Amino acid sequence: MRNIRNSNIELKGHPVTAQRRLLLKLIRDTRGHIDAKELYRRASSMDESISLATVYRSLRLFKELDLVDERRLGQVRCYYEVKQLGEHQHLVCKGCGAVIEFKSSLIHKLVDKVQSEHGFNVTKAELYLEGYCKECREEAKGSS
Amino acid sequence: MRNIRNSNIELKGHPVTAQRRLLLKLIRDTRGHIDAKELYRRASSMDESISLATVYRSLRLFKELDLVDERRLGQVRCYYEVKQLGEHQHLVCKGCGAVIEFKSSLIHKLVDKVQSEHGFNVTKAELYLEGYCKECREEAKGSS
DNA sequence: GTTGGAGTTGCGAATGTTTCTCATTCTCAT
DNA sequence: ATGAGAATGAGAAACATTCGCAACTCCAAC
Repeated sequence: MRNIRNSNIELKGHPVTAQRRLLLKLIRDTRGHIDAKELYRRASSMDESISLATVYRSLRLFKELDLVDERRLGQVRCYYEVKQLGEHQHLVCKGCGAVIEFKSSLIHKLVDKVQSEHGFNVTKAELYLEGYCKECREEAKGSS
Repeated sequence: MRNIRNSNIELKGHPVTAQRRLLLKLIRDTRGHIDAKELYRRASSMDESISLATVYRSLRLFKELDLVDERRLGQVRCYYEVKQLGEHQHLVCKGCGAVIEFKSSLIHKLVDKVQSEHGFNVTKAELYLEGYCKECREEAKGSS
């Protein structure tokens, strides 16, 4: 099951370019999230002529093709991660910046309820929790 | 119970300036959300010398004093609304842009669970749902 | 009521992220 | 191999937000 030549299936007819192949690989080699700037940095070290505009264009394409998910985690910028099978949500520590992923079946229940109550067809559900992890809480206690 | 002169309580010792008074009033007169640009537009019509920087600075202060809530609703920019007693979440229609607020007790349950399971102290919980409202769904059906 | 100094303001410049433009280059069905 | 259409790199532009600083305000203390 070789994968050196391109499948062209993933990109649904969009030309498979070296840049897109590289960017998709870099995203998939990342555990967790990556933002456009960091992706650009990593891509540059493999192909120093790649442009930041291409990174953004590719991310938009991947998003449209449902290959990656885009999330805003606290800051202004966006973060990307490979599309996963199950939905999951994010818990961000304001102290150390750690991002923890978790799943909860309650989300489904909630979405179902909202759909029926408001006649909505919900296509995206993002729960963002922010706070302080155990370590950062203890640190704060100690220093104050 | 007159309120013409300033209480100075709300702003917790921060000087009460004409700009801050105006901006807070405008936010409170708004039903739902407003972004910095629109707030600036409305403020300008009352005080044409007010600066956009002041709008941003005031919003940051109000946020720190817990007078307003800041949310990102789909777009890049932030939206502000007066701090409300009960938490509520947002449901945005991708078709017409309508923003619907709703409450759900399931959120609390979910947050409690996450707190105990991950040893986190959760200080903020935002649920963002996106989809299509009944009207937009029917429109789409008709046109395709 | 005046005063002084900390805090605030307006302005324009700066930042940071994301998008656009356009000439050049690449991909892939034929 | 070829050509039409799509993608790319580079820099400019667009957008929201923040910064730096001189001038101005607020308000506690007199």
